[in-house]
Amino acid sequence: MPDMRGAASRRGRRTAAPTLHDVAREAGVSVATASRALNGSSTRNVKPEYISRVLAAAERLNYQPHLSAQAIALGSTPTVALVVSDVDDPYFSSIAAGVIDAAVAQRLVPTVAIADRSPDRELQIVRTLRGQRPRVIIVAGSRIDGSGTDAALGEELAAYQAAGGQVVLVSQEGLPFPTVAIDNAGGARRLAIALVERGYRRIAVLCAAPAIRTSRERCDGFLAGLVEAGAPEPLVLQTGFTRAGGYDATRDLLADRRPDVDAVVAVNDVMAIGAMTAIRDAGLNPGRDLGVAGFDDISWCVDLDPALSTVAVPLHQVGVTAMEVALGGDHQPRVIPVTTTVVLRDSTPPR
Amino acid sequence: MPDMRGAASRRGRRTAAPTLHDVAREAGVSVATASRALNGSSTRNVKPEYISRVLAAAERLNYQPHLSAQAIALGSTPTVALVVSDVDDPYFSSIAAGVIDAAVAQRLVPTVAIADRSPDRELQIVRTLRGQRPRVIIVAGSRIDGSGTDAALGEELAAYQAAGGQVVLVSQEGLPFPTVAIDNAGGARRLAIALVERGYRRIAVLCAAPAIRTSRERCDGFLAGLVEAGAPEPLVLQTGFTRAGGYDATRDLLADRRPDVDAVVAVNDVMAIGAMTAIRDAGLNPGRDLGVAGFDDISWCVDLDPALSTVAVPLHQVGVTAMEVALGGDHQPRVIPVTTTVVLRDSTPPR
DNA sequence: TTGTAGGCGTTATCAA
DNA sequence: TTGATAACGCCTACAA
Repeated sequence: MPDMRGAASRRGRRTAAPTLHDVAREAGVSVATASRALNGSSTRNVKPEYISRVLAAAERLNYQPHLSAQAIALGSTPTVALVVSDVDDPYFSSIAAGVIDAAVAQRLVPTVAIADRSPDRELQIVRTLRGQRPRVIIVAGSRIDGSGTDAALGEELAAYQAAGGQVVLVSQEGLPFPTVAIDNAGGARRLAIALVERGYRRIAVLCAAPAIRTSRERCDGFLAGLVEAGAPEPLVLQTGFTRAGGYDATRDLLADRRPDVDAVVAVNDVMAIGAMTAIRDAGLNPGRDLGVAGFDDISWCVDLDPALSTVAVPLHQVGVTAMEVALGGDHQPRVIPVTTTVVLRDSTPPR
Repeated sequence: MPDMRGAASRRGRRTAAPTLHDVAREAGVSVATASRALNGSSTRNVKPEYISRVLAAAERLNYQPHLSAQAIALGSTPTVALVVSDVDDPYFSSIAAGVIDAAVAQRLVPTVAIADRSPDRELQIVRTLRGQRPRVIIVAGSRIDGSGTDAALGEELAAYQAAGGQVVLVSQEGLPFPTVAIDNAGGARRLAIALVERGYRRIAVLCAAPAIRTSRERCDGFLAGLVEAGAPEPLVLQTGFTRAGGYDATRDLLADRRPDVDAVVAVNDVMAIGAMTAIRDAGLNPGRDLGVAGFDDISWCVDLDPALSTVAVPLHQVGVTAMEVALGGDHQPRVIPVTTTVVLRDSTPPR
């Protein structure tokens, strides 16, 4: 009785992808031999002629091993799951690019999920992600305190880790996992000092809700730097963590025609970009009339006019580092610091 | 003899994720019943009490079904594979965001691969992607003519499609698959006419290598529009399809101090942004001294000073459309057109 | 060196 | 309605 297994014979026509059975039959060997011939591991114990026969058969059939089947046989998927808040934001897309590059370099398949800046969504994503049994889960959302999902998220990640997965967090200390921590506070502090040195005194700080960790750290760091530099208390404005937030807050600020502000500092670059546009829309000149600074050093900073002063964060490198930490295999909760650098450009000329 | 199956009992300790067996045992039912209770499909034929018992057990064990196992049992993965050239480019990240949003809305798992603007890499990616057995493969790279990989890519995709997969291409007509085609030529043509109407005559066009389809279409369309509007032949400069390309070409152009140019038009926005910066670095004033226009209408356009004139492409929508086409299930090669709109801003004031 | 057979976690079929 | 059990495609002891 002929072997009726394999995709080609099984179903009616040329449908369904060829399986290892098909390749084996085509090559005239057993599945075991075919398997050995294909995945280099124990290749050396296979007769060379068979190897080439199997390879030729695979080539002829255009065979590709079924990753899910391999995953289930081997017990894990060569997959890296990345959770970001928003791919369309340069902050996250740069980190994502770093993670993806590093993952691909390790022959891992990167998967991207977007939490849309919602902790609930993030939790839900991590939950379903566990079903994929990825080797690594990297969460690069913006941790939000007091959202009530933190404990649940921690539990979910702990369960995943207990099952052998690797968890790495980006910039959201507080959960007991390896965390790539961007030096937000330090960078902001140094920026404050640098601005005071350039003569700025009456500063408006644009930050997001204090529950957003990244924003709070940057804001607090900046205030501390101001104190340290002996500058007067700044005006702190709370708004959205987006370009629109920066625009709106600045527009409102300028509508008041407050004369007592000589610079607007935002907790990230996209907010600062919004602020610059608002300043222009108010008939003022960013840089000349009002200093502007941001945080992140996204690539557009140098293309703005004036070029945006900011605190450089090696975003791509952060992504790469996260992957390296994940692949390091150490589950111990710890903080991997990433340093930041003040970059003063024309948006904050000496005053 | 007790049932020794299930992850918890199988391996030594609390390692390994709980399996359906564990849940079934915990709930005191068979795997079959547990399976039925968990995936709503034939839920109605399961005794309500069992359903709740299974659900409770799953909850208690923090169970997540193994997607690969489901994939292999069901014969397909709830996965969408997206191939882009570069996530860190707003053009692609916006399309990616659209695809991802639409995929998630259909409870599909999006996967992103980056071809890094290399046709070879793109081919290799599609090859390995087939191993994932995704339901859909969307290729949104920049098709490059004459790269020699086109035929191979077509074959690979055809094999995938023959095995039941759905292929959708974005903006790279020529391969026999459903293609979401951005109206590059038309938009560029209308932009040319609009610029001539505003008084521009001596235009420098910044385009990429003609092999890059998108660039060529936009360039050709623009030239056609110029002819149609009766404008003199433009100066066509070939450079990289990136911000750096736009910067370099414009810097070189201006180094020649060519007086006979009143506008620089680039085949995409990031190149135009580079051009604006180069114009400034040359001591000139973009908009006032030299008109500048791009293509795509990425979100930063309005934050530049002057705001960048461009041709709007509904990038996010392109991604969503690609997913819709894929889910439509029609394998017939065809073109799904996406219209583009000229948006004139301050970078091209009437002259 | 090769092949046989059992297992991976799930779903679906078929009796009971 | 429920429970064995056979797939699904692959890998890997173990035996030949």
